[in-house]
Amino acid sequence: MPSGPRCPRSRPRSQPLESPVPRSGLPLPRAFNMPRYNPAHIEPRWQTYWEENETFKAPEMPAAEKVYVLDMFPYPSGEGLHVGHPEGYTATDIVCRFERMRDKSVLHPMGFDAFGLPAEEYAIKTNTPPRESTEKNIETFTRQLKMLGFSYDWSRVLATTDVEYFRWTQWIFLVLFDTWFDHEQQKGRPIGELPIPNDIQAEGEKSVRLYQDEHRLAFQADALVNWCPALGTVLANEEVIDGKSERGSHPVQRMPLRQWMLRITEYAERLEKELDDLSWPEGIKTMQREWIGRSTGAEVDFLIAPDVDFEPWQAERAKTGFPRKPGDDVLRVYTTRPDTLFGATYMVIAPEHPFVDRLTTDEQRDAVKDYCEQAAGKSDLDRTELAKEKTGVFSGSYAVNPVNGELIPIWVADYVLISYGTGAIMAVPGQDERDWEFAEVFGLPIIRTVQTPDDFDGKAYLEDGPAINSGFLNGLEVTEAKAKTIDWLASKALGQAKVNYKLRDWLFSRQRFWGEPFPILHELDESGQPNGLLRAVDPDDLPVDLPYLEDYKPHGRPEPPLGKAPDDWLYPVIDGKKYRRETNTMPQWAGSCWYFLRFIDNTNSEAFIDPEKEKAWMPVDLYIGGAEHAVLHLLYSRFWHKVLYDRGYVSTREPFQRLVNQGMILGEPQYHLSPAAYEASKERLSSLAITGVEAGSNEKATFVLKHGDGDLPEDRTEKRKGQLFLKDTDITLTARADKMAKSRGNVVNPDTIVRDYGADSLRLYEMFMGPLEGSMPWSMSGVNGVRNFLDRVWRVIVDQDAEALALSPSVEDVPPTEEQARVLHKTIKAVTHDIETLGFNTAIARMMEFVNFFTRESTRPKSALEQFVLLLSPFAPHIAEELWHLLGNGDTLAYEPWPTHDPSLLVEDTIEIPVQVLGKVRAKIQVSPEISKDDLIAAAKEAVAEWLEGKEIKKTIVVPGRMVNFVVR
RNA sequence: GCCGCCGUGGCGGAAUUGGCAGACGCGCUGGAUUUAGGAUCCAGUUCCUUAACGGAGUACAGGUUCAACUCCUGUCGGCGGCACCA
Repeated sequence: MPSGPRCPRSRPRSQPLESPVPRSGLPLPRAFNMPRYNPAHIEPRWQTYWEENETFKAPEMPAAEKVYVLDMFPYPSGEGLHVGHPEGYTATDIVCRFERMRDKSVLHPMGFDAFGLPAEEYAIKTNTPPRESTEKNIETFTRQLKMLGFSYDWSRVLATTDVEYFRWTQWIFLVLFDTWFDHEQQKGRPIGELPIPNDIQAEGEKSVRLYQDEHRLAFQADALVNWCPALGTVLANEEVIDGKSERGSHPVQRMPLRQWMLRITEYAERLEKELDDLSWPEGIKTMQREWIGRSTGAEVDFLIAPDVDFEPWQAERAKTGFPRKPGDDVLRVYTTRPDTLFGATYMVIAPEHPFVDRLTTDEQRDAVKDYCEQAAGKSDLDRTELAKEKTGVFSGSYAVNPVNGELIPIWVADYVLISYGTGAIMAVPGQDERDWEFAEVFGLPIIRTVQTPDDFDGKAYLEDGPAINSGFLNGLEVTEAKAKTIDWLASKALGQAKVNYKLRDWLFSRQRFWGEPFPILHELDESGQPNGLLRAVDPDDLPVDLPYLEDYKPHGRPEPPLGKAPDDWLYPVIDGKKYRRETNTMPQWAGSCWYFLRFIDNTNSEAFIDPEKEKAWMPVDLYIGGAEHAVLHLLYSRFWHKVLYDRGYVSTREPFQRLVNQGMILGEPQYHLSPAAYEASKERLSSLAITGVEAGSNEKATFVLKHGDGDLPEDRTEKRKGQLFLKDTDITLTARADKMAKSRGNVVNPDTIVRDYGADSLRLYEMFMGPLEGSMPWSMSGVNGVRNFLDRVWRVIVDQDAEALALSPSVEDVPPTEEQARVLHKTIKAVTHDIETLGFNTAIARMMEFVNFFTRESTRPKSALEQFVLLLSPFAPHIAEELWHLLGNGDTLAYEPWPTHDPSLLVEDTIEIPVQVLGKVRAKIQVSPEISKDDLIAAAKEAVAEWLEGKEIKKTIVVPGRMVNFVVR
């Protein structure tokens, strides 16, 4: 039984067509009342039908095998839907319609990721609440999505900005706040189960609470934010380009501010390892792995000299063991190459390292101070990309290399990052390019500890080889030497094996208005100042709604705009205690971390999701979206999901079982000139009525050539000697398809396409233009091509010359001929297979072949056409419904059984076999598919007799049903 | 610099994963029908050469194989990501 609701008898009446709008050109007098294919007429009618009959409403619980198919939900921008959106949406829609017809219970929801900066910017500009513009945009998006005929269950729609939605986003934040990560169990656990050390316990309740706060997955820390004084606001990273604000190019300062962080690093190991079982593109998995950046090596403590002597210190250390946190007497480093310890000739600490002051000697103080100040003023960009030359300054102090007791100098340099490892390194110039460079600049000693090959003439040597100059390691290959060094260090309590990750904790707060408020209260002391203690809002008191603000203008301080909220919002009093609400808001990622869960149970007011429903529908079986979310969104939601899993709220470790990235749809190819070439030929161009529009930024800037209102047409260009020229000139052009952008004038609006060609054509075109995962240039004539196909589909069934809508006289209620049946069943087989593998472009090609064949048939069996219409329906649902109905069927076809092919009908009478001699096709023979191997060889020999004459057949290769090849001499 | 993906007609792209390269569509050419076509139907369309036969060809240069768009090595070009992560 189909799992969805069946549709009642109220099938749509096909009405006589009124004033069909000709696609283009002049009105057609005779065609005026002719039953032509008219999507503008049939598409809205079927959309209304589906909506009124709730055709695509998913059951609360799956009635059969479930399929959860999810699109990455869009940000409802003011621009409206982009033609890029429907690509993925059409792909998932095809899969869903297909699976429904295969009797699966399909969950296919849609929603809106509606918090975010553009709405807030708009609010600042117009001083209207962002909710207003957001809701308007959602309305537009909804209209556009419905216009494309997607089979979403609209009763499940949600927006991250819905108060009833972010109530549960806040609730999940409280789960994070209530969770600490137990390393032994590799699992998040309730904060109440966190073991409290005795000394903390002894200090009293406040200490215990602060200790807990330090261990929560959601915690506060001072982090750098992008403060732009000119704009008077804090900017998101993506609003900062090259150290300047995206808007207005004002300088941006990095300044520390109390921020909320999420301890995603605790889950680094699981986030990496549990990628293995997911059906995701390998490229995306690799990107996530690299982002997490796991590396293995060792932590090593270097005694800071000369306060104490090395020998006695080491003896003492061996007794007490390797401390969890290093003391002041040592400099702890992280290295992936412990085997090179004998080659460590100096050490480097980051300018922000807490020991900088202490290690700086008086003689060096001024130099070090200058250097650190300089480093602080540099942006990350300055410190990396632009800093080809290594810089640094000697601290004046030394440390002891634990393997040989030698004193090595400690330098301060910004090529060491405070945020990775321990913020300090042992420098091994012999085996590290950066250290080599630094050593060269400052004349520091270089010792090779890995034997270089004879032909090696480079600098640092990073490859494998036997250890040299390394005492007890000499002769060992890198891997063994690493292990032996770690053992040696561990036995003396000087170091230990260590795994490190590049992944940083997630800076989770934004100083913006249009985001989820944190459900956190800061306790105030008598003087009204925060006393450092936090209080979570009681889950029963959720949601914490956004307050009403008089205006959204920046107030000129880096603190969040919610600081301007009315006092009754900002200063709640609970049990006589006064609190101040947290005024940061959550980033846009928050809402998208769990929306797929809420779709399953979007009206639940008792819980964020019903556990039974969660078990029944999760995980998402197919998730399609753009590759731009390869890392962040997908990593963040996996992280949240694992926390919810650890805390027992969801049943799967991973949310998205199968992920597919759709490619980008580029604009139509346009003709470009480089800025220099454009300047040089500006006058000549204008005399030809050609103008250029600047597009792209900086080094990628080009001029897009325009003629009149549109792009430069192709016939104004010519190719000479393999180069493209502007016609009758020596101006060379380049043709290229670019990302759609307003500035290039190559944006295609879905509304226009639907108006001119129909939604079915748009859907079909986007699927036909190429493989889903590739990026492809738009082509209007391509759209016209698929529209043409749909016209042919229509005509193969409908009599276009009749006065009223009627079947073509060629359509008869007769059984198909053997050949017709074969064509049909081949099509069924191919289309089914192609949908399963998301090969939509080839599926459409097969259907075109079907139509080409049946167009030529003067008798077209109705049954075959019905089967075909079912095959077409996931791709072009409106025309399919209409034709299904015209063929005499009631109801929607949405739950008709998917056609299956009969293999016995695929067998051909004769097949063509190419016969090769020495790998070249010399003849083709017609044989029965059941021909014996010997007969086949005999027939093949005969066919290429002239090529075999006087030759000796050395070998005969027969691939049954495929080909024959004679190897001769 | 490092990692990943990709280079096939005039264009978008096919090729059962080593077995007839160019399916299907666009564009173009010719024909039929039509008062007309930017409609429809039919045929052709990788390149070179030809009356026919033939030859070359999947970025380039090699290799493995009876057989390579497909596998291997190197080079060039494009796209995306990361970028002092010790």
